[in-house]
Amino acid sequence: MTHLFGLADCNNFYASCEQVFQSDLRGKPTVVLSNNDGCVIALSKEAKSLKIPFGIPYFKMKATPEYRHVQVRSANFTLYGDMSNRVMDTIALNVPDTEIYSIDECFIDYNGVPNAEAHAKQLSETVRQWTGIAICIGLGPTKTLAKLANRKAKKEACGAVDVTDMDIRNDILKETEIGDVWGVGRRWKARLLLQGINTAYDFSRMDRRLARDMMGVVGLRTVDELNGISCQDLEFITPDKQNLCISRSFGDTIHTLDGMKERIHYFSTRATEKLRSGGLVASAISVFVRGNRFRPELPQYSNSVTVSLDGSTSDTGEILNAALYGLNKIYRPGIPYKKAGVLLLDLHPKEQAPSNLFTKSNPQREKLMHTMDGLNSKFGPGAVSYGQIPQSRTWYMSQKMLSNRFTTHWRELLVAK
DNA sequence: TCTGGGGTCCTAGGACCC
DNA sequence: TCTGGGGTCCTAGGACCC
Repeated sequence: MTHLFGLADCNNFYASCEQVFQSDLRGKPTVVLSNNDGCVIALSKEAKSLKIPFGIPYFKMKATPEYRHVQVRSANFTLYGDMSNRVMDTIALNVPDTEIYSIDECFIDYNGVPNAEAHAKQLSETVRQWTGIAICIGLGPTKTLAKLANRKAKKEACGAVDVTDMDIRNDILKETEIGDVWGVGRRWKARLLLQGINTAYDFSRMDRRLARDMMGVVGLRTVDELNGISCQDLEFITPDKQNLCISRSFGDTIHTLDGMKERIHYFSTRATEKLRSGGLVASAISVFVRGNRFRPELPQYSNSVTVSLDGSTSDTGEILNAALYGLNKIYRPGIPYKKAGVLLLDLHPKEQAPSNLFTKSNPQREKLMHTMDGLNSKFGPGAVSYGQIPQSRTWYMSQKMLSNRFTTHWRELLVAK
């Protein structure tokens, strides 16, 4: 049976979110910066046409005269998350089923939908009207081909493209560079080019055994998918998360154990909140620290350690102790630290967590955690915290150009005049 | 002065077992 | 000339994604 997959993808998502709520940004080149206002992670179409490179450090962009009039915003993930929900809800209302793939993309089950391409075009229009966000939809018999069709739709700015038809498909395969195929990153691109494989079409014609030998089952799957053989179904049930990571580069540099403790304390606390909000427990935690890899003249050091927890837990106190124990193990004096983080590992839903002798339930502590989570979500992260708290969070992020949280905080809602 | 954060999957190789 | 031969589990590292 042949399938029909759709892939809906928001155009320039973060930049579009900023432009939707700030009319003065519309039509102007606009970029969004990463945490700490470090580098450019999203560009509006006007910014793209100025050829601002994705990922350029902000200080470099600022120093470039041609970019001086570019509008700049700090990443506002609260806003983007909320807009994402609106877009996804709108799509889900109009199609049989969806699989949310990332903050700005979802796969669509288009099996059995008559005139799917026309339907998809109409859907992209509906999303634009309801949310203000422009999307494009690609359609094809596999996820990889739907991705390919989506690129084409974006390029043509036409709402939707279907590559089910073989002639249309082959044309698009031939005009798609190998590095633009979903699943082919920088490394494989280089190796495939050496083999004389320059386009998606060349890749689809590649010998299956060679693909398997060179790139493993993942590469083989991609070749098959380019040929219309579906190897990846829609996943309607989100698989349980296995790891959870909170990490940051610092706005400043840390030289002391106390300074690092402060940050690890913060990361662990945020991580356990996330853990509990997903109804999960962890059985181990990794802590990592790193110097400044962009300054090779400074002493370099990078290390990590994994600490087992006593059974599976989501208790902030236990996880915090393990994290600080780990930090003590790997901390070396004399290093200017620039980045650190924690990973919670081996996650399971609380009910089905593997239990052992150490597993214990303590309703009072659970209630305490619940209360703290509530206060922190209401008043902002770190409003109440566990144990001795770091004095300030000014180090946490520099976000000098943050827009308002137009959709989720009533003090910042837009006022109609 | 200033360079993101959060994930997944696969594979190779070592430790250990019988 | 070399040499056991399977299994399992774990970890590190490489590749990719947005």
